[in-house]
Amino acid sequence: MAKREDEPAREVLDAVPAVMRFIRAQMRGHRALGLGVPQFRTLVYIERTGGTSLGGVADHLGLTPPSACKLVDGLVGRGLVTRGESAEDRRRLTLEITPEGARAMAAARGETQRSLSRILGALDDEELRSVTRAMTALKCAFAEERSPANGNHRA
Amino acid sequence: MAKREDEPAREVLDAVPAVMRFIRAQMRGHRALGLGVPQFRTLVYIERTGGTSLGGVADHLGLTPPSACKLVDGLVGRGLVTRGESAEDRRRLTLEITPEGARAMAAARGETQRSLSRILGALDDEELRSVTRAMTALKCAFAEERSPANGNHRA
DNA sequence: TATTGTTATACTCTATAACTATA
DNA sequence: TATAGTTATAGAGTATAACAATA
Repeated sequence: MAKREDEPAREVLDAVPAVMRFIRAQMRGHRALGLGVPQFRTLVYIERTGGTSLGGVADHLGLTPPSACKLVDGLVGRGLVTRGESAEDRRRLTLEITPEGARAMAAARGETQRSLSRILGALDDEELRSVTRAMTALKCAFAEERSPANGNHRA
Repeated sequence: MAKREDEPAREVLDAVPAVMRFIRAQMRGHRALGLGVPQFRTLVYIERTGGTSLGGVADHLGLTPPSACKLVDGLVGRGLVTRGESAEDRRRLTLEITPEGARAMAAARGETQRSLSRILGALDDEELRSVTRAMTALKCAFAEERSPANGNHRA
């Protein structure tokens, strides 16, 4: 029994990996400090929250604590993030972005967005509007999937 | 100078990694033989072309030959693909999907599409139409990026 | 000499299991 | 005992560089 959301699902599975591969290549390849996508997202999150913990990063990215730990390790090792102790609870980390981190993040975002823009320039106005609407809707749908405690819905 | 494609580009960079993370988790996590996304795409391509070479896989996925080689290695090791020599040109491989490979591929696709459908079920009809249109447009735009010889446009 | 694929090596990303330190 | 984070280990996925075999 085909549902109205089946065709969109098929299309998503077809298109998203291709777009992702492009984003990844841009992120890694584009000059200077090649940031991976998860590194980039971690920087964005740490900057936005200012002083988040390791657990915060893990939750936000949907990672296990060891994965988040290694990810942050890499960023600290490259001087893009500082890892400090919290005063009240000495188990807890206080992660902050450094000026170089902020610079690297902005550079990576700019480069990647410019590359995406270049490609999207081939689309007509109606297609561009569809892309914006679709991305907004997908962000909502998949954001709600991670926040409410679950991790993978009804496991 | 902001162009009409800049906002869509920003949204793509925001939404696509989140969706991709979900797809990846479904692919890997869902029962039996957990296929990774690139493994899945490789199976799809090998089945579709029937007897493609390593270079064909590398081009299609946008990978370097060593990466494609390792990817195929894994699939051969798990009995999902056979690697034979070509009769005319003995440097060239002839890759074929096995029955188990076809089964694994179909299972992974079904599971993942069902999971995606479940999430997309939360969207209204207008949003679903936008998703379908957007994915079709993105597929075209990013497919043309890889085929015409380049790999990364004006490098 | 050019093309096809492979091996060696290395790095990122991710997970599970076992551990430490603090609460 | 429970929580925050780390270390150890392992495997997928990717790249570059150096190589082998074939054309």
